[in-house]
Amino acid sequence: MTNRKVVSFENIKVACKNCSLSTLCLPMGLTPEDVERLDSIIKRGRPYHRGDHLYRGGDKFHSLRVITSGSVKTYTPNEDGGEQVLGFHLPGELIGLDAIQDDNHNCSAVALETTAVCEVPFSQLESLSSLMPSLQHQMYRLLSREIGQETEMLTLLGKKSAEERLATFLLSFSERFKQRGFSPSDFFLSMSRHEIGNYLGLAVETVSRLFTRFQDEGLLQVERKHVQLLDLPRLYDIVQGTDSIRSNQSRV
Amino acid sequence: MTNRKVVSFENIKVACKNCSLSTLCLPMGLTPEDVERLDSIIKRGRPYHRGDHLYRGGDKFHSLRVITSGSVKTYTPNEDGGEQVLGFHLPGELIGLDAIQDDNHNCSAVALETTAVCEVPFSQLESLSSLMPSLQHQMYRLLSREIGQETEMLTLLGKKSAEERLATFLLSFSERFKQRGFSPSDFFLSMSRHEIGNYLGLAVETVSRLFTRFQDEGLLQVERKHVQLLDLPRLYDIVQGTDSIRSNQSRV
DNA sequence: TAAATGACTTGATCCTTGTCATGTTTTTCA
DNA sequence: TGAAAAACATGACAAGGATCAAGTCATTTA
Repeated sequence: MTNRKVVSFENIKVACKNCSLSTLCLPMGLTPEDVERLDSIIKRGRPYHRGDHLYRGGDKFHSLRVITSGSVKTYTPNEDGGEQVLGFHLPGELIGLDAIQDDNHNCSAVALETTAVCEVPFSQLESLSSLMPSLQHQMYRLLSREIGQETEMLTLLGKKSAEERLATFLLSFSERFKQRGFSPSDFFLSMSRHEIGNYLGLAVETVSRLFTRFQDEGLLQVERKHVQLLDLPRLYDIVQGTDSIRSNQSRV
Repeated sequence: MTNRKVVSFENIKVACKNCSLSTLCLPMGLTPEDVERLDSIIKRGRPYHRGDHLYRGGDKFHSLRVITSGSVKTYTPNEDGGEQVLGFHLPGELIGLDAIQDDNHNCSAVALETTAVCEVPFSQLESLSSLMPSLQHQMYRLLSREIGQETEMLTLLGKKSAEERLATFLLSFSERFKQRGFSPSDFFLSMSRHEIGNYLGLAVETVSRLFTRFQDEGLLQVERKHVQLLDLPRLYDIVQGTDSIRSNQSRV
């Protein structure tokens, strides 16, 4: 089932070599010829709409996916029917890495808004990476980076207070938007308060109260999904738990 | 700096093909010849003693390490001087995967007791994996599995109560000991209460109280580091938050 | 356009778990 | 071997954040 014919114009438009996301998606080290070969196995499908699933837990795994526009939430159902949000993914980010282990998707991925993705058939990527040491190296680094990011999240959830969590969350988006050439201090969040809370291990009410409090303290301006960060340095202080005003004792 | 000559007897004794851990360490799919080639790049060093570091955060990365006996704690220092425990590792488990991303160790690893490891020079492993598709495949799966495991931990820290965390912790060891041919219900924990608490995002006192409570309720018998799990089914109930007695309302 | 539904906010209260304090036991090491 | 230092246990108390309840605002749908 190939989409290449159907969306050939799309293919040209978003070919890897012209893609503005290439520095994120192929972070360094591939020669133009390598990019060409990689490009040849990538499929671009029609965009997903808000609420559409890219895949669901239990689906057979065959492709990694790179978000090219929009945003995606990954989550797993947990025992008691609820869900655990695992991450929010922006253009240039790769999802599905956790599915390699057993050829099955262990989590679900859903579009938070209109979203386009590139699909990278994994078995072909694997074959190609055998032939291209630089691609293989890239893949190892990419997987390793994912591990490192999850580790950071562990620290966040294990030890940080509610406000440290929300500040970290906001600055993560700030940095990621900045990397992509957007404003680091004025952006829209595509997920609900409920999803933020779920992701950060907090109740919706706590998230809501924190937004209000941060606003009252002049740290940010928030209007529904529209966030403007007004005092980045202070937010960074909060993240490190060294904010002078609100906490003077160190955490364990 | 090779250790092969010095510890040649050790080499013979623990050669991969004879190693009882091979099913864990090389989970399937390698031919005997492949194992032979892999074996040829692996170094075995002298054992580490309790408190010795295998590596520290910031060290240059060159080798993955497989624990062959003993146990290891990985941790990162966090902002305020304390540490965040990232994991406890048993024989057959691989550590250092997070260091591939930038050729530096981002965390530290310390022996919790007398511990032996195999070192696998990563650049050689990488070259070898280019030549051996099955090894490459194995590596991808391994990295992916690590991601999956961290994801589970995220759910634990994000949503679970103190007792669910400790029960999960105990059952994780139960299962891992069982896999290694030891009793799943009678074992020694090599780490302190403090380290358990740090890992689970709980205060030492909470861990201590929970051990006492679990014992009072007949779930286990504990004497310092010696733990005997007396009611595995009930512990599994607790993990799933479905234990009928202690909690009847579902968690968010 | 109105009604209904869902998202968000805010307040009051409760509970789990962290913090502090103290005592006991074990381990370490001079 | 004995003293010092960890490790562990337990009680009292406090606080951060969850839960419950109610109301406002936005968005969807009839």
